[in-house]
Amino acid sequence: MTVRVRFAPSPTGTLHLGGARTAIYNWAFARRNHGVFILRIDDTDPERSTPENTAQIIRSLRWLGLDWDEGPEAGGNHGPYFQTQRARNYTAALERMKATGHAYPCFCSADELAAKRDLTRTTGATSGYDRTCRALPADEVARRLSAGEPHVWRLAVPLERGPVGFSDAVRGETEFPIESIDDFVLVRSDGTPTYNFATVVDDADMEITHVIRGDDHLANTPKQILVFEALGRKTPVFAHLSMIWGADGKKLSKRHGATSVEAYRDMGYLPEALLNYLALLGWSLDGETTIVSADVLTSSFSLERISKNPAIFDPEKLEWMNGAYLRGMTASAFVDAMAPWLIEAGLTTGEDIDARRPWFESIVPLIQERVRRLDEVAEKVAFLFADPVLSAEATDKALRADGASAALRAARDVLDEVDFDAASIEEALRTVPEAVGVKPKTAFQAVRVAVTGSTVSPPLFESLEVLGKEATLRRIDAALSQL
RNA sequence: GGCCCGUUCGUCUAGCGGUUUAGGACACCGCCCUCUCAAGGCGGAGAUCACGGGUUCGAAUCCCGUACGGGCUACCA
Repeated sequence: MTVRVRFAPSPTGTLHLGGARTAIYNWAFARRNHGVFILRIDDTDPERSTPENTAQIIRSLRWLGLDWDEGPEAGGNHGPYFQTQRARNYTAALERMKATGHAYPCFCSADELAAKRDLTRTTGATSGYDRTCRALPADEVARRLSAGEPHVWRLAVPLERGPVGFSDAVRGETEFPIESIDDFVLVRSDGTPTYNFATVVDDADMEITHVIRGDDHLANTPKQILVFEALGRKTPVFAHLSMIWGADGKKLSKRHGATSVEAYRDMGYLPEALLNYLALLGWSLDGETTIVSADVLTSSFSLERISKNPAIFDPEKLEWMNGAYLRGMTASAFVDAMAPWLIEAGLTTGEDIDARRPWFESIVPLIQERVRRLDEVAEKVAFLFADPVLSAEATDKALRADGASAALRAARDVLDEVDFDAASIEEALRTVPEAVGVKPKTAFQAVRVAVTGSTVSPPLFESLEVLGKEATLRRIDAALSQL
């Protein structure tokens, strides 16, 4: 049997971290089992669903490196892949359930229902709706229906069935008393399906074999199993993922900082790193390995190694991981990754990068080990693009130190004479401290500040090589003239 | 209120009855490397496995209860 899984976001907002992790697990599970990964848009909430959100979700998924075999932009023979376009499937399913007595019309008003709810809650009863309309005589039902009286369609929970149990792939055996399951609404008075109905109809029609989704649906599962059964369809395997929390142990939300995938992209995170981090937030390869590539994930992912407890999102570990991925990139890939950030900062243009590609690749070793996010790059390499303005602090600290100006003058003289490669530059500058009688640090920091404008910079000798002799001497002269 | 789920270092986790003085990673501390900052190497501190009962020769691992946290209980998803 071919594994068929789906990620079914409702386009009521951006793709957030929790949704992304669910998508990743579904995708990895499908790939690992040579199955089919389906993207379905659950847009049954007309109030909050928008095409913009759908587009944004798709963009985020693609950015993360996920691909789907069926769904928007991919096609497939189980479509359409938007719930709002599958109305006839829900109608057909409801007809089937009416015919078999698994669904019945309910004419209760919203006020009546609210009153009943309050009552059942105070009496400690377990089921929500009291099933008043389920007991209506057939002729009365027929009369009110033909009179056009507003009504919803409810599931007739088979009380005689006994407890609804299932073996969750993550949580194990789980069982719900049949009395605790409500005769919930399948189809609203306006004819549209509710989530618990539409999802089952679609999962059945799309022949979904494994439903991997958020923990918030665990209690919905017995309801959905009842619908699968009423429809005469095989129930899929369920796997419920626990939530992702913020540092305070509360559901991740804006209060904890960025929650959308695109926000992380915009903060300079690599998709590979976010994918890796999210994958490990609730799943482990072996308990030892922390760097897990997409390839490893899609060849090793298993439901058994998903953890049951909620995970707290740790931005610091994500940042560390992003740095690890950044360090692992080739110079060429790094240039591609940082290009938008350099352009955005106004340091260069796309044309310039294309024209001087080797030079741009030569600056990569200067910064690759020093950044954890792409948004840190521009500030670190800015000195390569424009002469720095020396801050008062840096000047006082490095240029006005004892012996600094003499060292700087000496450095200028030796640099003028040398071939401008890092090794030669180092050899030349290493003679300065002794010649002038200062500590190496004093001499090097003076040059660093004169050339980069800061007491903190990439390695000095390599930086000078990349900068070039002309700019280096010009900056040293400028600094000397200020002393 | 009812039903259901969860609980191992600050955080993510390994562990699936004895191999455990509970392992790894992030963060933290120290040392080394060193032209600054990083990166890297080495070492350290950090978990009475929520608590209380059982079962067993033996429990973080199995069972029950309690506490705490969470989910569902909508004509939201």
